[in-house]
Amino acid sequence: MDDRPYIAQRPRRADGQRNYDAILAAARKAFEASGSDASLEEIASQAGVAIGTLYRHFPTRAALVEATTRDGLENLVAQAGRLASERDPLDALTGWMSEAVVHFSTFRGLVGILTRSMYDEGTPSHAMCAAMHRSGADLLRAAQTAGDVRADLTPGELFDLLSGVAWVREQTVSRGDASARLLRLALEGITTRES
Amino acid sequence: MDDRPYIAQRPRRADGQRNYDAILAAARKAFEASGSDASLEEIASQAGVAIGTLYRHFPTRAALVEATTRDGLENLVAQAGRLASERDPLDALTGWMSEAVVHFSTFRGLVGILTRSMYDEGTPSHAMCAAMHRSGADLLRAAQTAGDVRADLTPGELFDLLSGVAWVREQTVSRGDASARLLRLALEGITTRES
DNA sequence: CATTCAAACTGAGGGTTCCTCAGGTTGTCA
DNA sequence: TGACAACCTGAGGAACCCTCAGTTTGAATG
Repeated sequence: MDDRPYIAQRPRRADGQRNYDAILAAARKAFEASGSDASLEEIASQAGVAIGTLYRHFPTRAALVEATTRDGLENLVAQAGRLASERDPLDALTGWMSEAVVHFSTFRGLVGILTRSMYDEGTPSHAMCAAMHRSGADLLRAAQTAGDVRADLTPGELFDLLSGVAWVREQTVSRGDASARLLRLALEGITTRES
Repeated sequence: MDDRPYIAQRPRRADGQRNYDAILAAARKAFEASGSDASLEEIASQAGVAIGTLYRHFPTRAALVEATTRDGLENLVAQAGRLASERDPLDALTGWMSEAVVHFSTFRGLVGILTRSMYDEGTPSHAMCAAMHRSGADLLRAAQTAGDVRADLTPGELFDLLSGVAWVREQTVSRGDASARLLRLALEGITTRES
């Protein structure tokens, strides 16, 4: 019995499930509008639920953020596999990086939470972040083996780069998004040959 | 009378001045310890002053942040002139950039405030940010004229780069500062020749 | 159905921080 | 030694956080 695979225990009762979903939807909207520090009481109210119910489903703000972004990040990990098999190593890496930047900056404050999770086990997003780390590292290693990316770049540095660019995007996305250009610049510092 | 040059009106009365300084010192300590969102009431209390007094001198949190960082940033602008006359253009630019990164990440949250100020007149730090922008742009132009930096890089992009690196430093400075390496990578994407 | 009870929900309430403002204090100038 | 502008104080309303005692309800069971 109870064979959930360690990943998530969603509510079982019908009303619980309904509320869980409503809260999640409200949270998505709120985070997108006001960043990761949107008011939780406002979210609960928008979901038509008392504040206690929100806390029942998501004991901490980080848990709620994790839930709202899980799908996107899962998708990102899946993309890594797809790209690796469909494109040449450098293309796969750069394509994945630009997707990663977009996902990391879904709303204001997310990159910060993700980078903290990356190194802090015990945070809700840690598992997902570790998975992403592996995906990125794989793509990086392939591109390095192919001789397209400098051999001395570590996965950690790759993520520093990604999160830096994502943070800039987070800030600038309102006034003309400059992240694509920024990422291209970063890539030039990383690749071994000119395009 | 009252010939202050538009830059700052410091309190005139002796007790006012004393409190102003005490608040500033407490704020520096608090920001460094807890980031830019440290409790203002705690700062006031540490300065031995009522909360109203803090608000009298610094009507907004941004104003307080600006005051605590003004010296450092003024110094940064001064450095730009010095470097420009003492070193070759590329050296001057790279040297200045690494100093800028350090200043931008004096405490958690600062880069965000500065980038917002950069484009939002009406914020307390805007004047200082604009001055920095000019300094950086001058150094950049010189390096570009010398053929050391790609000609298509705009000052705006330079600052995106700087703030991205500074943000990463802000996050990682506790567990081994990786910003020097990151900045070097960024520079390789920017310069026209290998070192 | 009726019963049962764990799961789920509610919202009052104590704590923190923000910021304002009416009223009291004090430095300074004449 | 006034006189007054500058300065200071801290109570208090508002927003948000999070907890928990008490209540409701979905669904399993007889």
